[in-house]
Amino acid sequence: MLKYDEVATKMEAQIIADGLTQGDKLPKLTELMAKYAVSKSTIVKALAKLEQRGLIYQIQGSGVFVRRPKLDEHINLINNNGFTADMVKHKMTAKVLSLKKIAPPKDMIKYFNGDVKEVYEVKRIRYLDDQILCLEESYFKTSVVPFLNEQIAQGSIFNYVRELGIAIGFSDKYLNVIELSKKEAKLLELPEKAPALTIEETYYLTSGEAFDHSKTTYHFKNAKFFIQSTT
Amino acid sequence: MLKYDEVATKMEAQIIADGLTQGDKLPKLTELMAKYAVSKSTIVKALAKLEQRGLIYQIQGSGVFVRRPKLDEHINLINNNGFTADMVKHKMTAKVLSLKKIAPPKDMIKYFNGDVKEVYEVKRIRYLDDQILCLEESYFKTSVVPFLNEQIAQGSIFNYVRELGIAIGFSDKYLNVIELSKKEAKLLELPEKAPALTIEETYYLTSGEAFDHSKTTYHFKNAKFFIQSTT
DNA sequence: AAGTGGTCTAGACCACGCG
DNA sequence: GCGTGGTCTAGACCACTTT
Repeated sequence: MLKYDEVATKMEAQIIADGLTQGDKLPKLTELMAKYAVSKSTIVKALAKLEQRGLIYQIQGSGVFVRRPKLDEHINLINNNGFTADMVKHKMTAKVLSLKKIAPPKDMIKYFNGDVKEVYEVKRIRYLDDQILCLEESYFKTSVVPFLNEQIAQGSIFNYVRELGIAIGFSDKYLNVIELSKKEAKLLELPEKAPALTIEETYYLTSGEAFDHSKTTYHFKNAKFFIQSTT
Repeated sequence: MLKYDEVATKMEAQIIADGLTQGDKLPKLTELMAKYAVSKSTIVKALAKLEQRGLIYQIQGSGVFVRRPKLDEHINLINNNGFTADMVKHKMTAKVLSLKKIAPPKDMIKYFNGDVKEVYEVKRIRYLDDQILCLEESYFKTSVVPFLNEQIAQGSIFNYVRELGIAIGFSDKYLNVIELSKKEAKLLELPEKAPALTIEETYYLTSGEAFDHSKTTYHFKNAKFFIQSTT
């Protein structure tokens, strides 16, 4: 475990334990250095992590303050967690519509930079607290994810992938608003031409290799999103 | 000018000048240290900045590589502005529907944490390359932005605010998908009940004080969005 | 084993904010 | 002007990747 990560985790726990809210001030750097018994740079780096996560903001010459917006049921679009980790309080389930090992469709070859021979194609309906959340069509390289079955796909595929020891790095997401087709509408239990947000995303390993591409169509009444921007 | 910012800017310019694309490798750290005549830590910090902006990714023990997805006309929801060159191509204009100095509406008091006596209310239709992009209703604290007029509102209010020397810090954004009301539809030149993405956002100064709250309703055919997540 | 990036430290100095 | 956070450095050591 990295020292600054450890310190960041402890600080976050402390903030929650102390019940700090928007605008509350953290101890000064020298106190934090003493408390966690690390050098100034490590504290600075830990604070930078928390700032990036949107938990605090820092003002030079003044102090470090807590940032805590209301999050409710909003899906955080920045966490690379495929939202399962984010929604701890909520129950995420999925109904698997189909799961096959196939040769990659033409457009997948583009997303995977040509470097792909075989993929798992998974189509699911995902539920948040028993409400229909979204329709998802995803493709995983079998060279990275060698095995998948329906039982795994009923839970969080990303959690499963992480448990395999696969290190997920960064992602690109493209958002569009559309009118639902008849088929999509039926699956989401909405009328035809109802509005929907689609998010098309490519996930990369920490090595920079693309391994997952998916297109998700969200139920416009049950899905709300949140983005925290930092400086 | 901060050293690591300066180095980051120069590196970005170099990447563009060299025409590097996805997966291309940057020189090793020792070479970068020599080239920019700074210490290792400064190079590391500059690279961290570029990584956060989604321009590169780093692999321990291997190297630093360029990350360059296709951005087209997508609006970047994080403010990373990727490659500065990509943003220059487009023309942003606005038609001002109304601009008034008023007492803050009830819900604004909540967004501004009660700390507000008077606001500018601005309603605009914004255009991207002469296409209708969105409908925007925004509120600025007059204690922070003491003056606004129609001419300023026809351009970028944020650029104007920055030119006043006001330091914009972070923001919270909430996204929802809706069906357009008759009134909204007319302004966006779309049929009633057409789909739309709304983004409700609060902007804060670097001091942590909220100074702007706005609700934007995007034209579902003309607006596309992009998010780059990093590790 | 060699090479390359990542972490961590102590300490000097800088820049902002507040009284 | 004092206190606080931010930058920057040199160097030791660690961890991962490549050969």
